[in-house]
This record gives sequence, C-alpha cells and structure tokens, in this order.
Amino acid sequence: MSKPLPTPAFRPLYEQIKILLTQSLVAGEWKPGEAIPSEIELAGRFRVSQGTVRKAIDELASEHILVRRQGKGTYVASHSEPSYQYRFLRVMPDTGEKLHPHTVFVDLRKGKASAEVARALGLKAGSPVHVVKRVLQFRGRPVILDEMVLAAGRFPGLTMARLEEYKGSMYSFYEAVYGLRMIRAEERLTAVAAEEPAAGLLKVKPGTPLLCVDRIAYTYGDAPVEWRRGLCLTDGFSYTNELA
Amino acid sequence: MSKPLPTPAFRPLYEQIKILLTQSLVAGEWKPGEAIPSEIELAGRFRVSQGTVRKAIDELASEHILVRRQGKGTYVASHSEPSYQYRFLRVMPDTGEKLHPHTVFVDLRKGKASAEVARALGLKAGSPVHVVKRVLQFRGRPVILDEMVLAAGRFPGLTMARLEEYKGSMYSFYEAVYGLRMIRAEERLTAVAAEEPAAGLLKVKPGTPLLCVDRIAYTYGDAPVEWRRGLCLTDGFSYTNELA
DNA sequence: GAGTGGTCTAGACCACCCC
DNA sequence: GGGTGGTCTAGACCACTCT
Repeated sequence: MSKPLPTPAFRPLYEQIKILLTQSLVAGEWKPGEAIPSEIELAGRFRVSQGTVRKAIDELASEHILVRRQGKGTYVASHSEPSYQYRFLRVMPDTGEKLHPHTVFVDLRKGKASAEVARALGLKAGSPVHVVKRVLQFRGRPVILDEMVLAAGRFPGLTMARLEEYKGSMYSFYEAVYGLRMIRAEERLTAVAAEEPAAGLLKVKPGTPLLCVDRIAYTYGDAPVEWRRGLCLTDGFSYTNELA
Repeated sequence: MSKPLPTPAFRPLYEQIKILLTQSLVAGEWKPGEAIPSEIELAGRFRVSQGTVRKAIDELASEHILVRRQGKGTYVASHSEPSYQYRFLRVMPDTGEKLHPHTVFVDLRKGKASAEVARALGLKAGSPVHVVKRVLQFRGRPVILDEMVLAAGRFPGLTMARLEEYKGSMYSFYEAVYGLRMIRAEERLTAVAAEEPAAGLLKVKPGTPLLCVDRIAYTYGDAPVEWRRGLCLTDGFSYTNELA
C-alpha cells in the first residue's frame, strides 16, 4: 500500500473561517451595508487567533464581498453604495469622464426560458421568467440596450412600477428589494450588426456594428441569477478592460 | 500651528520591501523563470522579519509578477512558461476549448508614431517605430488580425526573420529577446465594420462586424511598451471577461 | 533529511475614526 | 480615550519538493 490515499484533503483554518463567514452572509446574519463583528470578536467566536480571522477577511475583501474601513470596522459590500453602484458597467465615454448613465425602462413581460437561458440560470427550459428591457443613456443619448432575464421564482411581484420607482442600478435593486447580492459575472463579447427594433431604440441605422455583451451574473455560492444581453453602440463610447 | 503638515507620508515596511524587490527585477538581478532568494534570506538582507517579506511577496504574486511554488521557492513570472504564454489573450472559441492559436506574420515595416500612438507610448509624434502585422489562426482559420506598434529604440534589430524564427507569443518574444516583461495592459473594445485589407486577411466580407480591441501594454513601473489594435471576427469566437 | 513556502499563534504597537 | 483595522515581530509547526 505505498500508494497514498486520495489525499487527506488538508484545509487551512482560515478557509474554514471563510466558509463560515460566507454562510452567515447567505443566511442574512449581516445585511449589505452593515458592519460585521470586529476581528477580535470573531476570533473569540471561532476559537482562533485574530490573525487567522484576518486572513479570511482579507480574502473576502479582495473578492469585494466585504469592505474594510480602517478605524471603523468591516462591512458587507453593497451595490447601493455610490462607489459600487455601477461596479460592473465597463462601457465608458472615450473621453474618460466618469459619467453615470440614466435608465429608461422599455418593457417588462413574462416569458419562458429558452434553452440557452435555462442552461445559464440552471432552470428547466420553458420555466417562467421575467424579461426586462431598458435603455441606458449618457447625457440623454441612448448608448446601451439591455435585455435581462430573471427566474420568476426568485423575483415575485416584479412590476414595471416597482422598477421605475426605484432609483439606482439593477443590482442595487435586486439587493434592496429581493435580498440578492450579485458578487461576480462572466461576460462574452461579440460584434453584431444592428437590427430592428434595437437600431430604432439606439437611434442608429440598421447594419451599424454594435458590441453585444452577454453576461451571466452570480450571487453567493456561484448561484446564477441573471442572464443579460446588452447591445452597445461604440461611437464615442467603448468597453474598457484591465488585463493583469 | 495646529494644522498638521501635509502628512507624514506613512509607508508600511512591506511596501518599501516591495519597491526594493521591484528595483531588483528591473535591474535584472533575477531573470524571468529564475528563483529569487528564499524568504528567510531576503528577511536577513532587508533586516526585517520573514512575515514582512512574505507580505511583500504575496502582493507581487497577486500581481503575477512573482510566482510562488510551495516546497521549491519563489520565481520570477515569465511569459515563456506554457501557462503564461497567452495570458492576455481573451478571445476563445464559443465551445470553451482551450485552443492555442497559430501565428502568421503578415508584415513588418518601419514607420513614424501617429499622435495617438505617441501619446500612448510616451513618445514624440513622428518618432521612429516598428509596425508588425500578423494573423492569429485557430484550427487554420484566421480569427484575429493584429497590428502592433513598438518604439524603434526599444527593439533594435527587429526583423521579420527574427520574428518568424521565434516560437511563442509576442510577449514571450519581447521577454526572451529584448528582456522586456509585460506585466499588465489596458484594453478598449469597440465594434467596427470590416474594411479592406483586413476583410481579405480574415476572409470575411467587407462590412462584417468585427471586434476592435485597442491595447496598451506596460512593463515594470507602468512604462508603456506596445500599442496594439486587434480586429477579431466573432463568428464562433468571443472575447471573454470575468467581472469581480 | 534539508530546505522552501504555508499556516497559526500571541503580543506589541501604530494609524484612523468617533465620541 | 477607547475601539477598530493595519503593521510588525518571533517562533512553532505543517506541507511540499528534491536529493
């Protein structure tokens, strides 16, 4: 029996602490925007040293799940905070200005999940979904046409009125109204030619090249929540990215 | 004098260590692929504890400047290593396969920096530059047409023969031949219509929507080295990105 | 077994925020 | 002044790699 067994599955303590903290977040023990207990208090609760708690919090902070504030405490990150409001919006004016877009909702309807959406959201094909369409404007000019698909079960009572009455980004809306915090997203970009009705809504000629941004957004535990397709004109605007 | 002075500019020790390590890298004390001294040895050299050296190395590792290997040592990251070869290539087949592209060089010529390139690379407009054009193929199909602009002063003796004889990515070439290691890049994506001669090289009809990926790549100390424009067809391929 | 990075602890002190 | 996160140290022990 010289062959070692599968592997003792060594798990550092701080990873276990990280899992415990995440569980508390999922359970809603601390809500977005609130402070979590101090490092010393958590160290006592988990029976480990402050340094070990610290390392766990460090990692959650680097994943933008928690936010450290020196002298004050550690807080649960929230899309409602101004600096996080449009954290996932990569489209910017070429001038480099930090403009916040204005949202105009176009449509909200019930539908059934296509095969593609069902696969992305982990639903059965044909499951009931909400389909939201909106336009993002910069300085009054329409730049992005978004279509969001959401499992109906996770978003009960979603109406146009509730969307329009809420001020802020979609993810801040999901968080404030449905308690769903989006923590990461995967995007795939392609170039497409504008077709109606998108061309009309973006006020460009059919055939104009547009960026097509497909996104799946995830909440705690990598559970997919939103499928989105954005069509974006790139005359004066571009999708910015940092490779590191 | 109750008003405090500008600020004592408090700098943690580990940041200073980080700067010292970076200086050694710039000076070429340790070359890409080589091991740097052990943490204990560096701690002795800098007269700090191992933990402080550790934190400095942790940050450089998270920036992909160093690579830790448990039980072996800490190494200078290199684009020549297989897993780093195409680290900045975000275009993938929609199937999700991990395909490595094949490079076909199209052209190398001397030119003068345009205003845009000069600004990006910190040169004077009209400075001498090399302009490299190449096509990346996946399974024999042309997918990306790249144009790279490089300051002539940094790349002496660059010839088509040297480019073609080298096997590997551009950044691995810069590193191996000119000792320039690219550590990060900024990209801006737009959608454009294919024009000649790009359409011909990518074997698409003029007017086909293409992704246009503009990039500035930087070496140690955020010094810009390469300006690049990639035109990419997105029929079966897409630009992938992770938002976190 | 020797050497390297990885984890964990305990304690001291500093910087920052707010009362 | 008291609480919080941030830095730094010193030392013990674990996991991994190579010889």
